[in-house]
Amino acid sequence: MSDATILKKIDRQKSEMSEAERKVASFILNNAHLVPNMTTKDLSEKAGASEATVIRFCKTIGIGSYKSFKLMLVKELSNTSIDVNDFSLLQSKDSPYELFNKVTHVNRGALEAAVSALDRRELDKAIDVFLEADSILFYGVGGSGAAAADGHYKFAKLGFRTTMTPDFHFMLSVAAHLKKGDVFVGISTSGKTKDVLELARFAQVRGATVIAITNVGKSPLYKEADIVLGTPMVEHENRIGSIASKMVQMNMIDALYVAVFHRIGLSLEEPCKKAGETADRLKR
Amino acid sequence: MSDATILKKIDRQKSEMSEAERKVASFILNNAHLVPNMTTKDLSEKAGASEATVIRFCKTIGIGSYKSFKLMLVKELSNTSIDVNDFSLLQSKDSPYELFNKVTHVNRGALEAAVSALDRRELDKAIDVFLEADSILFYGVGGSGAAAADGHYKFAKLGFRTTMTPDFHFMLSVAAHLKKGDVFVGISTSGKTKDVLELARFAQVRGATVIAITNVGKSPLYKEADIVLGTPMVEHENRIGSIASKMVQMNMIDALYVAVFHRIGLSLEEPCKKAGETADRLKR
DNA sequence: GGATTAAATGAAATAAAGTTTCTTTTCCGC
DNA sequence: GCGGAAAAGAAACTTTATTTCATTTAATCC
Repeated sequence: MSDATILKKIDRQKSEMSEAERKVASFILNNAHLVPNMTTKDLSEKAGASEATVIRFCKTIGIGSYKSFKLMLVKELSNTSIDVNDFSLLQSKDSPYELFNKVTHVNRGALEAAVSALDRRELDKAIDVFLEADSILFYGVGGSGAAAADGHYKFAKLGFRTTMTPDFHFMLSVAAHLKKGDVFVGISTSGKTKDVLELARFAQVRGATVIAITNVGKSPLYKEADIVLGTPMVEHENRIGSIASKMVQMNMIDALYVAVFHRIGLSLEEPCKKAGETADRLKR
Repeated sequence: MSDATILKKIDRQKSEMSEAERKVASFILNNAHLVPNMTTKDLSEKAGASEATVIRFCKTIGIGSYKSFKLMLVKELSNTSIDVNDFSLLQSKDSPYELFNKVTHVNRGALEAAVSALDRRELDKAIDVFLEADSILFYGVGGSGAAAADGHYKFAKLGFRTTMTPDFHFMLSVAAHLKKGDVFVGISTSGKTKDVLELARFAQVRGATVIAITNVGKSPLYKEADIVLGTPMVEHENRIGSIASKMVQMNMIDALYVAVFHRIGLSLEEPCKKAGETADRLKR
């Protein structure tokens, strides 16, 4: 049932693409099975565009690199892949259980796509920055607030000085004290949320490093941040809002946490163990 | 286990390979899902062999190039399911990117397992109860706080009277006003968290329906709740704490939200649409 | 038992592919 | 027509895959 997720997406987005990108899209739609064995050069020649356009095309459809795009395409063509955009959700007379399965399916698909959206070098940079950070601000509102709060929680557990509240004005006050070496993590699916953007800019002016967790592609936050941790573009039923994007954001926070933990882990073990005994006793 | 043709082939040929190639084979067999995102360099380092050996390995198993090998592997892997307990996480010299992949993989696996942990009748019951609920309390602490907060947020969006704060004493005060027909949603992975258990019991005494989102199995919460939405037991690196359990909890909240939305959806559309215009304008 | 050859391996060189940057072009609003 | 923004390609650059070559290891034969 769920064949052709990326292809579908390409078809849908095609009309909004620039001319050169649309040429690439057309070729792919007509010759999908050939693409996994083609290089950017091949594809650019066949489509009648430049190699750079091929790369741009990938970002436009929300995938981090041409390589990732090929991987996803192969998965899809081998035809059991998950349809991230399979939001036929709210349609018919679905039972709760069926809905549960669909939701789970969509969330799984989003995580699958998450790997393709991330640039490993950006991640490396992010971890380095975290390790040097004196204090960290997480900020996200609405659906992205959950990920921000989770980041706050997790990094606090690691011993960082970290702050997060959904209150814009409060955050503004805190951000005013940011300095070089500090980190501001802005989380926004679309990258267009005004509050997040403004705070990010402010943090940047103050000299802090801005890390964005946002969709690959035409996200303003994507362009302005110092370091971008890309999330895949997941279509959403506009009546529900995107439920899957929260998953990939949380997943990113998990990864940041694990990676940072991994690097400072040893030095943490002792104090943690000692605290652990007391903590266990206090835990209710 | 699914019939993995290349992997099987590798396993079969392994005994006849040279030492270095066998190392490569072993790594691939143990970490197949990571390989498509690895370069020859990555793989050679992880396997403890040279890049040249990786290429030779591909030829040995009868595949012309490393790239082709990866393509075939992806095709094959897209048909196999994930091992939830594959927590080879935090192994020595993992790069952030590798950790990201592993984390993502584990989270995906957890979601995959989530389907089998849930009893559909319990879910049906839960939805019915929500639809009749006068007010809803969500409660979870620590890692489970995120899911509780998300439930709070989502059901508020649906127009429910809902409350959630991690403050036990505050919740106690609120729970004192619960009555028959109200709902208390307790979230705890282990089901042993004292605060959650006590609050759940209190809510039950007050006549509210207690819904638990907790691990299937030896969870006290599981036994005492009126309705249990089971989550799968996911092994966790005890040094990290379970990161995946949060995912399945959130997924459950998503499903509840979508299912409830689905049932009351039509009646909501009008007010939502009207509010939507104003809301869009206000959104920053 | 030492010389000889073949197989196995990794280091380094090379080739190919992917990505970024910079410049040019095109188009739009003034 | 001019200034600025968006789009596109050419070229520079980086990364990745592959080949070549030198070294090691182990077995084989006088």
